Amino acid sequence: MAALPSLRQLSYLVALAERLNFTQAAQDCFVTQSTLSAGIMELESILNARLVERERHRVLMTPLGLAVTERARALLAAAADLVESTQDAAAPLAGIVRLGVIPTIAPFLLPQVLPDMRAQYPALQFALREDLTANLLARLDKGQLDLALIALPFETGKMLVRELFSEELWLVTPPGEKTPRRLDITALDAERLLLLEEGHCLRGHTLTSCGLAPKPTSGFEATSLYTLVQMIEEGMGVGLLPEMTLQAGLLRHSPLIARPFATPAPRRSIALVARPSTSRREVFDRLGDTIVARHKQNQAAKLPSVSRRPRAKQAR
Amino acid sequence: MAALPSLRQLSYLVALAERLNFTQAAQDCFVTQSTLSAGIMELESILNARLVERERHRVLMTPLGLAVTERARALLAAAADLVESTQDAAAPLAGIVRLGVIPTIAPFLLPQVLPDMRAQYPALQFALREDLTANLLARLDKGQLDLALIALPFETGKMLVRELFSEELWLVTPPGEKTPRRLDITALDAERLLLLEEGHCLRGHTLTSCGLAPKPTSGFEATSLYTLVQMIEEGMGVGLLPEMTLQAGLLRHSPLIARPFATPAPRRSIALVARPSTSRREVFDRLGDTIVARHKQNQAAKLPSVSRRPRAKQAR
DNA sequence: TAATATTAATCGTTTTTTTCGATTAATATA
DNA sequence: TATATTAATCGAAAAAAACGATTAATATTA
Repeated sequence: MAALPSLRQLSYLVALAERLNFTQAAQDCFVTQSTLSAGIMELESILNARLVERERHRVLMTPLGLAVTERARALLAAAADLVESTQDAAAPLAGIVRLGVIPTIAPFLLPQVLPDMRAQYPALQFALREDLTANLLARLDKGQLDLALIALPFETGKMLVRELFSEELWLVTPPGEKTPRRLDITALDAERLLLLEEGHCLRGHTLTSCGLAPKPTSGFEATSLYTLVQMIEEGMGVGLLPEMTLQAGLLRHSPLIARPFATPAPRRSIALVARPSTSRREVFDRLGDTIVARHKQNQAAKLPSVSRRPRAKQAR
Repeated sequence: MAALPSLRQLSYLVALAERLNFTQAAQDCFVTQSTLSAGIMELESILNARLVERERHRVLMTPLGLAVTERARALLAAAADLVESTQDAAAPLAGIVRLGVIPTIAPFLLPQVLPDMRAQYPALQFALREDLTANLLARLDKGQLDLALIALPFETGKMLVRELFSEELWLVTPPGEKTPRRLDITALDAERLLLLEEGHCLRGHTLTSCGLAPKPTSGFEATSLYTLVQMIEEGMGVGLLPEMTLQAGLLRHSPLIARPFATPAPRRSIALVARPSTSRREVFDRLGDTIVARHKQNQAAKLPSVSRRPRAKQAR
């Protein structure tokens, strides 16, 4: 294979074509005349072509030299543009971030958090993927995602994990349901407990909270929290819903009743995950900060003057 | 201004993106791992961006790294293409040659010579310019032409000149014109001599042949040999025409008579001119050879068995 | 669990490349 | 005729690139 010319040599040629004078072109390139002269000669040797006609007191570009100069200009411009646009895109809080979020978080947290992020870091764009935790972690590991927003506990291996906040799971029942004044998670009727289908971490969290072992598919499972709510409305049983879903209005148009459990209430943690070697460390930190800040605002807005346990009936 | 990355560094990145392994990528590039590693690091430093995520036993390209890799590939391909296409175009007998020809040669010689050249050097293309000698030489000097085909004598300065052949100027008269058996150039009636307008070298050659000094414009001059012929047909006088124009059939459909002069006959030389530093030296030589060869063929075809002076009446 | 293998970074040295500075030869200009 | 200008040349110096050995961390294997 023939050797490639260097960009430096090409820049020498461009300078020479502009000045038609080795000495002046060399000055433009901040090198000596002998350096530029040698560079042009090597370029001609690499291209195996005469690019300039040298007369003793004059330099002419050959037609081929002019053509090469044009292409050299284009190459140099492309290289410069590569540098510039890369530097722009490499700003720590700019460009596209591929964020994965589990289905029991995405619809309830993102509508709040993404506008916050957009306001703070307008150069940042999020490419979203909604999927089960295991799939998100696999994609994260393969480098197909930059960040993932999941619920703990979950085995995260060697990932970089930041636990952002934890939230309670509340009991959601049909309106007429008779429940004790003091709701105890351990006293829950496991038979009537409705679950998400397998793979959703909330299914596992719910089972663990009730002291139950992982269950195989029963065939009567919800594919999302929306269908879970509908199943409860149908009277098929009761369910546990994370606080954030209630705050986000999951029961807004529903007659269902949501009540917190007595301490110790079942909880799940919300965590942001990335590879330890991620190139998006700044976004990892900022997004975490933003989610935490939003969560605190939400907590503060939750009628701080009223002691809500165990009298609270429904979120907001 | 930010420094540009080198093509070498970009090729390292491309190799790394293909292998996702520094050691193997280095082998592909025929350098050691440490060299490639340093190259990638310097590239990242120049671009001020993380291009790869390094894990201890795995390498991942960042999204930006992939984007840069794509553009690096394009840049490298463009550079390689520049080399290749330049090498092709730089073949000594290929590409476009800008050839200038004076008007008293072009229509008579080129129809023969250009097909010859095309047959011998099909990769060669001629961009033709028909103009007066002085203009051609000026353009040649400025590098706007590669070669020029002119008639001597003419002051050519420091140009590279190859005299190809010389030819006689014949007397052209109306059919009834009474002329001596032995045509002597010195005996020509200067009053009746028709000329091309100023600037045409043939005007000067004609005047010199007749021992006349350069004349200012009379107002009754031909703008081309075609109009000169027409003026002679009109009975306005007589003219001197180069052999090649007669051989090319300038008088084919004309009743005019062309006769050679007695020795020493008036002549002009046909010459090929280029800058001494021309990048088209090979074409200069080949085109000269081809014109000479064609001229010899034409001479040989001129009824070699018949002694033609002074009995010859008209060319062919 | 320990031993081995793999991998990229690091660092000092060597090699190669680039650049410089001075000179030369040729030519234009004064 | 003398001076100035110009690009090539050449040896020396400087800079850059590449190497090779080592290290540290982490998989993989025994």
